[in-house]
Amino acid sequence: MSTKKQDRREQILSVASDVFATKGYHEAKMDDIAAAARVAKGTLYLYFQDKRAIFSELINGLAVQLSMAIIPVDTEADVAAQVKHNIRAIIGVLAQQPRVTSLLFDQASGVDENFRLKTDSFYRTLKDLLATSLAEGQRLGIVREGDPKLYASMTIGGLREVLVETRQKRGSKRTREQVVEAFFGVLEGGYLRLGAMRKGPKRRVYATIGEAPRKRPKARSTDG
Amino acid sequence: MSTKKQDRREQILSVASDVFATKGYHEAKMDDIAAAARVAKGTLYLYFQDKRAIFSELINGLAVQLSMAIIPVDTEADVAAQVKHNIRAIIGVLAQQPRVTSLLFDQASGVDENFRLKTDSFYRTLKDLLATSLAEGQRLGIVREGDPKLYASMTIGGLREVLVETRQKRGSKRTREQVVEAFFGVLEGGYLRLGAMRKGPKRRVYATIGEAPRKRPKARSTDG
DNA sequence: TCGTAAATTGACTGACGAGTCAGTCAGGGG
DNA sequence: CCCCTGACTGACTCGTCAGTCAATTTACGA
Repeated sequence: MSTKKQDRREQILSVASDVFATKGYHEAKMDDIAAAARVAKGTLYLYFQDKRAIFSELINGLAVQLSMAIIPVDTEADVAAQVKHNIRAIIGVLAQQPRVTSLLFDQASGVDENFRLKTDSFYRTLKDLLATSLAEGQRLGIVREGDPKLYASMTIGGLREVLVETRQKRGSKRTREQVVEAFFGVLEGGYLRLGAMRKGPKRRVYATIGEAPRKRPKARSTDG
Repeated sequence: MSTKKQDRREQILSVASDVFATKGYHEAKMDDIAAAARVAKGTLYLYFQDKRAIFSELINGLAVQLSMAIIPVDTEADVAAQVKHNIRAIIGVLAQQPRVTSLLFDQASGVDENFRLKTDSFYRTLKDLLATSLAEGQRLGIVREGDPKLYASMTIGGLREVLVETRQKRGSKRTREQVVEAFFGVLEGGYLRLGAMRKGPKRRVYATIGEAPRKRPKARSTDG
């Protein structure tokens, strides 16, 4: 009955998140998902409109959870605690479903035009929410002067990167709480303490990406 | 001669960056690029191995420029100035080619497995470079105690997001220098100034993405 | 046990798009 | 003026894959 169908649905979603996260949206074929779910391809279409719908449901579910986890900061109460709560909540939600998180972060904007817009608007919503709170905070004198949107971007971006990083190392030494504290600490006081001095070596590193060979064979080529 | 070929090559690259940035890698068809470059599809293959190679060259060029723009911080000299210089340099490079920047940030990891790895390793290189400098800074007492990798992630991520944001608004009110100063300011002192208090409203916003309809028609469906 | 509905299957189809290549065209040298 | 060369063209090929649906299996109430 309804429960069985629901189970199957969730099983497919779960498996799909795995396949999508491993191969990326475009390289994940419906046949791959079907195989991983130990089901025939046709079955997928009994539960979802199309490939996009599966992906969409995953991403969307996470987005909703994230939005709900965040509480707008009430400036009457303990601000620090609330900010920490939000950081903690976001980390908590994302840590629970690392695979879907990677979809949201790495894959979503590469799916198609439509998804890019959606993703952008999701981030924008988050940033606007934060920026508004920060502007409010500035009025109260508890947030540094300056463009609150820029602060919002820095914060969301910084958090995002930390989470991506964290997601990749399973046996992360950092406790979730340590991350929360460290992150909060930077928001509160930055990390540069210019004052002292001494000596130091130099380094220069060149980072490069993307010249690897592919599968399809031959092709003529020319160059100036 | 060589110059003509070189010109054509660059023309194609330039046009391609536009098409890729507008449509995303997978939705950008070789026919689109050819049309935009006012050239036949076959011509593209006279200058590049394949689609991937065009994209690769774009991304790679930017990555190299970025790497070269960054100077490892010399702790003997004026650290603040050097840090600012780096922020400025990164912003400068990316601001010069906003379209390619968006490819690196939004598209690259969605192209294929291989590109994802490359992109990851590029970011890792940047972060490692920064983290190393920060660790050095900690030894000198000019960087707050705590996991330097986490600080590095926050910084790179924050910068990235600010740049993405900036890239989107053409008529950005923020001067480049203002962004540099603001960013540096946060690194130096954070933005939260918890102390004062007063009143404030509340808000709650739900952000959602990805349920939009697609082109392909029909399909059976079911739900529990 | 049988009959019906629901669930599942997987071979098939149709679209699509990257890459090819036989042929055209432009220009410049003789 | 004609031919040669090399840039350029674009119709075509061919593999791929999302989505379909007739056939089959399973579930279950009578």
